[in-house]
Amino acid sequence: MDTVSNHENMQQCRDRDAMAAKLAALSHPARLKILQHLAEVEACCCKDVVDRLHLAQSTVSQHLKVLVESGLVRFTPDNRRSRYEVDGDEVRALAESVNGLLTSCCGLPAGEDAD
Amino acid sequence: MDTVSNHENMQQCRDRDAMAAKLAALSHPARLKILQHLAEVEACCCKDVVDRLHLAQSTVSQHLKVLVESGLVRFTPDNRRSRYEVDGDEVRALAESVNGLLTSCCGLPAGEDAD
DNA sequence: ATCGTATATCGCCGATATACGATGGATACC
DNA sequence: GGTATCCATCGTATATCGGCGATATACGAT
Repeated sequence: MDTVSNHENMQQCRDRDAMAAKLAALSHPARLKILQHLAEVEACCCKDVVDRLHLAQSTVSQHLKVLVESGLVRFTPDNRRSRYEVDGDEVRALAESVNGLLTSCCGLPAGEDAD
Repeated sequence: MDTVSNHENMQQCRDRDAMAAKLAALSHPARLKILQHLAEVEACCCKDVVDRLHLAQSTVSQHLKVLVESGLVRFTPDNRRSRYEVDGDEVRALAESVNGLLTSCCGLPAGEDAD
């Protein structure tokens, strides 16, 4: 079983890793708040976020970095201010993935397919 | 701003904390895998999971505990074997919450309005 | 050139997460 | 009784996280 069906397993594994990584980026209240704020204001710089959260600038910068590295937030190094904005496509894709996984975990009255 | 709208802020804050906590429970590949397995087999004991993941029994037990504490998995101390099963209501509720939040964050595909 | 602002990064720490083996309790089976 | 199995928990080691202050960098304004 370790020998044959490795392709699918590997792929599933990667998917899980990828999803887990993105969920990890969302698993902190501050980052959820930042994401919501970014969505509300379209795009903003680091200081805007600092002014809204009760966190040091360095901490906010870290959280923003985590969000950017997760791919859910896009970063444009504007001249002086930075520009952070939600990556709608990424977020939408994640929403679908999460929805799919969770739905397959809770619904599925009877005969189901699973991935 | 600190004086008036505290109720909503507190509530939002709690919601965020709660969601972040549940997402944290899902932010590990092993736990995602466990959740999927639990969904597939309806319910199972710890050893079943151990046999399927390449992890020590104690580690699996820990992951199961995290899932149970998050509320997404229910635990019934059967006589000898433990019984773990997905809590469909909880998972469904989380799916809705996540979907709501992410959808409100990703620009809403075809220009509909948020909540 | 100097100052002020905005930002990222570094160094540090306490806290938490992850993994394992070992232990002991409970239950089943002989 | 004795033995095997299942499981949770403890102890331990390591890695990562989350937060902050301090510092470096970049740039506009004076």
